[in-house]
This record gives sequence, structure tokens and C-alpha cells, in this order.
Amino acid sequence: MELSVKVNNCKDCIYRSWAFKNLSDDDLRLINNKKNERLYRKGEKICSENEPISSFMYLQNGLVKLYKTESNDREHIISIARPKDFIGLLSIFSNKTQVYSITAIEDSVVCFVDLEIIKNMIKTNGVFAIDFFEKISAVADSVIKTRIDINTRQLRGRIAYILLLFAKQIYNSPKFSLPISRKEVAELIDMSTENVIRVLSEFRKDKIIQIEGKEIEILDLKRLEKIYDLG
Amino acid sequence: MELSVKVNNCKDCIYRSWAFKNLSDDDLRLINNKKNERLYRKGEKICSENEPISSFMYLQNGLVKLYKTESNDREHIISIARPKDFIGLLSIFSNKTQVYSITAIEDSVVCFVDLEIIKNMIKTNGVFAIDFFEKISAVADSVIKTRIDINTRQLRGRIAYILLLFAKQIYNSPKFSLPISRKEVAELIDMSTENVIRVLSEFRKDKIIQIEGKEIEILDLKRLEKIYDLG
DNA sequence: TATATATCATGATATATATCATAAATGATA
DNA sequence: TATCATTTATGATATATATCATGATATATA
Repeated sequence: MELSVKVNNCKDCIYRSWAFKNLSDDDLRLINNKKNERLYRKGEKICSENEPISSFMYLQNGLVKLYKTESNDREHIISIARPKDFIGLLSIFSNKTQVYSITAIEDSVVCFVDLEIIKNMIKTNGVFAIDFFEKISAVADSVIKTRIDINTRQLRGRIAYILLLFAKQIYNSPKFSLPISRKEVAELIDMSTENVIRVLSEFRKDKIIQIEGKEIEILDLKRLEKIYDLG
Repeated sequence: MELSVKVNNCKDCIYRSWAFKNLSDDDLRLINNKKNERLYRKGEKICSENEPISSFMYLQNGLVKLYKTESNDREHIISIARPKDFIGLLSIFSNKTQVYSITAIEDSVVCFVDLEIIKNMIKTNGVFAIDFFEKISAVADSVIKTRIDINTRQLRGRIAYILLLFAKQIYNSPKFSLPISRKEVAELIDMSTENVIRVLSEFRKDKIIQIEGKEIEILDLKRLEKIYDLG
């Protein structure tokens, strides 16, 4: 299968376009020797809260969820990370241990780079430092923006947001297979599972979407966008 | 008054402990020549959404709010920044224009440092780069944490959170003068103004707090913390 | 000082959302 | 295949929250 095609040299990695574009061959070789790629199956946990942080984690392929376990066992999903996202947010600079847990919601390939190497490269390679921070800033900014987007809306607007997120930003198609359960959608938008299901049914009855289990197709994009806009 | 005591040399700035602690005298002189301190009176706007970003902004003294104006004129407060916080979040690296507006909620002194100087220093001074990113990462992380803290709670828990925030993190005292209106509290925790007032009254009737206009005193910290914990 | 305007306050009511209950459908597992 | 657990689904009910209305204070402004 596609995912098993391992990239063995950073130089040939299609994701080099990211913050690593301006690295010299020497620097790339250094990363290459200390990096570690691993395939995680859907549902597999990649890291847990309170684990020591030793690597910079970069999502090559797949989809993962970043979440926190609340005191009452409930999980709260902070964000869904896509390929090319660094996962684990900024904690890598401001914390010694992971603040969030990460689990694959689709088969995913994660590339681990020793954090000391990255820090050292920031120290010695100014251009890389800037490139790197531009990228991770953008990811952190987008997490904050997403949280605000969700929290300033009510149920219908939030569901519309999620549907548009998957269709436009993740799968780039009006038809997609929802990679998370209704319960997880609820954990992502701070709503009860029942209401997530209810609103999806409503949208189906109103012919805004078509649902068959996990398969979702957006039929009336304009109306969905209107629901999102109105909140 | 205290705030009018201007610091004219970065070398003597009491906030040098921040990310600038490891800078050489030469680097400090460079910043000193290109920096700009300004006092803003309570209510004065420091910057607006969509303005081009040209400076790194650092809060020396006072208190400011970071907010976004929604389509329907409603303002949504993202965070309250305290002295030593860099304000404006990470947008400075990932955006050309301000994403949020900033207004002083107490008389505040903001120090502006030319963004190019900072970027250049990141490029040329590796130790500074790391120090700097540790700090701004911590601020961004704390904004995300705050948003989650607020959104996973309901009305009572949110109000408790806000009261504890001001008492513990901002004023370091159980007795303080709330620097923002009830309406602004509502904008900060995504609730209606009436309900903010109502819950504050409730807490007063239950002898958890004492209120006299803006003056608030926490009488029963344990109970308030319990309300916060239970959400 | 008088007048306007924003803030604070509280009750009544409407609305949104969560919770509880129950069941069918699906998926996992022995 | 049979059994169990999870997910999806929907209705009824309870609860939380917003909205509307109205008045009292406080604050700004002419």
C-alpha cells in the first residue's frame, strides 16, 4: 500500500518544501541520521499527555487528532492535524512534557526528529530559524482561530463548520468519508453526541447533505455556508 | 505617576529578564536605538485588525485586551495580556497584517521594537532565537489552554475561572478592581452580559464574593475553586 | 448642572442544548 | 455464528442560557 513506501532520505522527501527547504545538504544529512519514521494504524496512540518531549513530530501522511483527557474521562479534541502539520503544537519549546495526547484517526506516517537537532539548527542556521517559526506560528495561529470559530457559533453553525472543514480543507471534495465518530465530532466542538447526530439528520432531511454511515456528501454548499456564516 | 517614568535604555529595563537576557551590549544598543515606548491611557486603542505589522509589541506595564470584531459588531475577546507578555500573538511571523485589535484596559506602556531587527537577531543570534521562541511559545500555549479552560465549562465555572484569573494571575490578591466591564467579561467567556451579572450577584448572595461596583473581593476561595473544578 | 448614554441589575419568557430512555444498526470478538 | 459492545438514531424531558423588558445607578458630555 501507498503508506508503506518509506522515504529513507530527507533529501528526497516530498515534504521538504516545508520549513526545511533552505537547508544545506550537510544539515539534511544530519537530520536524516537522527530522524525516525513510523506508520501508525488508525486508532493507534502516537503520544500521551505527560510523556517527556524528545522529538519534533511531523505528520507526513494521514490524519491525527490532538486531545486532552478531562478529569471526568471525557476527551476534548483540540484539533485535527493534516499532512505537513507539525503535531504537538508549541509545547515543544515551552514544556518538558506533552500537554496533549495524539492518536491516528487514519493510517498515518509520523516523522520524528530529535528535538536537540532542531534546536541546534535554530541556533546555528538563522534562515532555517525564521522559516521554521513562520510555519509553526501559522499552525498555532490556526488552532486559535479554529477554537474561536467554533466557540462563537452554536450547534448548527458548528456542525456546518466541521463539514466545511473536512470538505474544503482536508479532503478537498464535497464527498468524503468522515474519519471520526459522531462522539468525536462532539468532543471537537464541545457539544453532546446526541445533538451532533440530530443536527446531521436535520441537514439530511433538509437535503443539505447526504449521509450513509460515515460517507457524507455535501449537496447544497451554498446553504451550508450560509448556516456557517449566520452562526 | 509611576507609569510616566520612562525607561530610556533597554540595558536598564526591568523586563530585560525576558527573552532579552542573553543579549550582548551591542545587540541591546541596536534594539535601544530602534525601539519606541508609548503610554496608552485606559480605553485607548493600540492597534487594529488588518493594520500592517511592523513591530514586535511588548507590554511593559498595564493590562491590554486582544480581541476580534465579529461581523455583527460584537467583539470577541481572545485574551488579556499582562506585563511581560508579548502582545499580538504569533501573527507577527505568519501574517503581514494584524489579526486582532488591541486596546488598553488599564493605563499601559507598550514597547515597540522594529520587527526586522528582531528577525535579524533571530537569524544571527542563536541563543536569542531559542530564548525568544520559548517565551512566545509559552504565551501562545497559554492562550490555547485558556480557551479550552473556558469552553469546557459552563456559566458558573467560567465566571469562577475569570475571578480566579484576576485574583491569582493578574493582581495576586483576593481583592481587586475588575478592569473590564461585565459586558467585556461576557465577550471574553462567550456569554450574555445579563448572565454574567446574574452569576456575579448569585456568588455575592452565596457569600462567595463581595462586590461593590468594580471592586471585588473573594471571600470563599475554596468554594470558588470547587465551582471552577466542577465546571 | 442638566441631559444623554452606558453600565448594572433583576424578573419573565423563549430558546437552545443536555440528559435520559430506548432501540436499531453496526462492528468486534470469542 | 452467536454474543457483546459500540455507534447511530430519535423522542421526551429537564436544564442552561439567551433574549426581552424595565428600572436604577453610574459615567460621560454639552
